[in-house]
Amino acid sequence: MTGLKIQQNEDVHQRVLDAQMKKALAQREPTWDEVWFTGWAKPSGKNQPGIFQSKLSGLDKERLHKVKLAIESGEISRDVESLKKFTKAHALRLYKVLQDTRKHSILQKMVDETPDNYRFIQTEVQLEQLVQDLADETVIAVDTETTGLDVYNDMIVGISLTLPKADYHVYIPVAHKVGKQLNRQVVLNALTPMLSNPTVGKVLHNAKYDIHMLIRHGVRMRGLVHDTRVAMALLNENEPSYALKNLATKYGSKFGFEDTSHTFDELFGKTCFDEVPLDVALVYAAKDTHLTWKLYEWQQQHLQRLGKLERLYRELENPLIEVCVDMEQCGFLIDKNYAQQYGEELRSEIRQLEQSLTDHFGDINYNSTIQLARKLYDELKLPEVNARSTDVKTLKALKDKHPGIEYLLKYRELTKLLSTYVEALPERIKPDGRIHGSFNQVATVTGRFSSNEPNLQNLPIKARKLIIAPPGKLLIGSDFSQIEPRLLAHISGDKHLQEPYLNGQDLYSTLASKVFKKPIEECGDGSKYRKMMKVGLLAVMYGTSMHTLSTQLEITVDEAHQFIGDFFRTYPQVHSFIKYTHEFVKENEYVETLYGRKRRFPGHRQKAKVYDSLAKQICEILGVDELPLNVWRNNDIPRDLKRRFYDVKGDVESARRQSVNAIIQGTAADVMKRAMLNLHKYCTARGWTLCGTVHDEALMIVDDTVTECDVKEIEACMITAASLTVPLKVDTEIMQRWGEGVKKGEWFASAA
DNA sequence: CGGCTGGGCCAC
DNA sequence: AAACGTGGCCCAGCCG
Repeated sequence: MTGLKIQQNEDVHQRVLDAQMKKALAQREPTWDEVWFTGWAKPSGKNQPGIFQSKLSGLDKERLHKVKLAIESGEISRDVESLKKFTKAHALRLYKVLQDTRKHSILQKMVDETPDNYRFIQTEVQLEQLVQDLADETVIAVDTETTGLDVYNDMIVGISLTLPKADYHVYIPVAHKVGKQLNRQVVLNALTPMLSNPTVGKVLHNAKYDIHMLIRHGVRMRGLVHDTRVAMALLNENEPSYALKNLATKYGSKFGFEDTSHTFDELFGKTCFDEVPLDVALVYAAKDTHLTWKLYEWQQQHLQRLGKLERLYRELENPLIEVCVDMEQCGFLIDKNYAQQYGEELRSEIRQLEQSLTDHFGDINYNSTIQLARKLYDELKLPEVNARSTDVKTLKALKDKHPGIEYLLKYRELTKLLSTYVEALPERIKPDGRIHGSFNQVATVTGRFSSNEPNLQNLPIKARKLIIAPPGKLLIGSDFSQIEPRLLAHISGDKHLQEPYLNGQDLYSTLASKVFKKPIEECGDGSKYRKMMKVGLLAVMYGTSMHTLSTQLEITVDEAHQFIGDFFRTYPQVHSFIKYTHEFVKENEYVETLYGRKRRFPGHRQKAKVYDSLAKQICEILGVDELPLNVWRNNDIPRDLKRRFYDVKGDVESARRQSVNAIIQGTAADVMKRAMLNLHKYCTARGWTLCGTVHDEALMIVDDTVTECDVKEIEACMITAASLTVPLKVDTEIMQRWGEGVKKGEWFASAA
């Protein structure tokens, strides 16, 4: 009876999907390449020294040499004042030399072609006029030039502004080594009312960086209306470079910049911007805001055209930029003593392991896969189970073959922990005693956050323990429970998958009971069926091959195939959703999340058509409906057909897996980002701080007086971030040390 | 020496 | 032939 019912549901669902598909196709948007996919920007000359730097490098050496000679010959004395005089005089001479030698260079061309409406602000009078003109503007473009990229150590060298109504672009040098300029504080004082005024809209490229920089100089910028870097990531998540000048070179012709725009690296390499002569600085820096403004106008058109993306940008990504800034400013406190002590323990344990390893394998570098493979496979003749690989999986398989392997595995584990985390984290401590990793909201194709310098999203539990709450504070970690399966249940509309969530049952137990047709008692926590189901559901969402699934579950490939088949028969709408997604991406070359974030697959349609037609031919030859598991080994299929099929197989199947995954993972990312906006608002109002995210988890620093009721409100911020057909669930841990969390129930029980 | 790549491995 | 999605960091080894 149930089988028949499911069958009927599937048919109904299929008809709905067919209708949706027809509708989608009828009104489908032109795909990316049809509209404006004009090829890749070439980040050329990336590892070259920069036009400016190459001219300076020789002179720099010369300067050092001359200073040395002058000191040795007694021409100047060793005191600071004389040295300063000498180098300043030399800097001026250097500048003149530079002016002579770059006559035919790109820099000279840039300077010669400086547009009339690029202006310096070098005097009090000019600054006063600028402030007056700014009063008439409603939205402006802003950019800062700095001594480097470290927002906690480097300094602002100059500020660029674009005034769209007055139609001019300014560069305000404030800390160049040579040239007429105003004092930085004078300039900031004059601009602060405008910068901190939220009703004056600001447009920037990578605003997070400039906001941090201004914070460093005591100014909190408000009124961010558009970030061309973030918006570009929504408009093309596949863009190979988001450097402003690379975007200008690639898309500039759409908004009036026909020439090649050179990036900072290309022009200046590692030269500090305060050494760049003012005439070059003007044309480079003013062009920054000029380009940003033009890019903004052009992006606006496209965001309007793609309505959903405009909303996603305005409601989610743009406000999230400030959240990100606050998160990074907060940072994490490291327990230095713990790190020191733990480091010592690890080093001593590693030294002992090295001794044992030397006894077993002789004096080689155990971090070198090349030396290790030579030792294991050439000298010791261990069986090559996995093509001379030396990864953990292979080593575990070889464990019985050689007594040294277990030491090697332990060595791997400990050196990874020591070098990547325990030693690396304390080195990141900034002047304020904390580590400020950065969180990037637009670094992934699916919309997830990424983190770097250091990556705070991949700390193992043992390394998380280095991070502690500041005195009088507590760390709170709230994570969405099973958000991806819940989203699969919502998006696929599969009533059977939704059921356990609606009835408050355990998902994996229920699933296992149905798919394996076992009584629920046999599928409880810790049962093998529940464990298998957990892996199996992930496999369905990620599109795992039968081969991989079979090794993961330690079953045969046929059993894995049977398992997935049973799963799809039990949850037919999940199957329909996946098939529908594959069809959709084949026609449209993109998929989108619940909130309209897109993942595009340029060029997929053609390959998918080839794939489908070849697959059909193969099926016809074999007289079957479904592609067999191993086409390659089947000798009934002509070699040429097989070859052509395998030419596109990898790309097409990969894009299909990515498309399904992008919808689930991307929607989860959207929900988390919405939750973060809620949490940031809530925490800020209480004087607390949202300080990080690990994909489905939010981290906060709160007062140690936090109550059970506060925690409920925090969870509500997250749960209400999306309204789905299944409820969202949040689990919260409270901790003094990350990685030593206590569930909220236990925490408040023991507190009372 | 700095930059790059591939192998390996940490997280969700 | 390839085998599961999204990231970033460390190390060895190579190159200019």
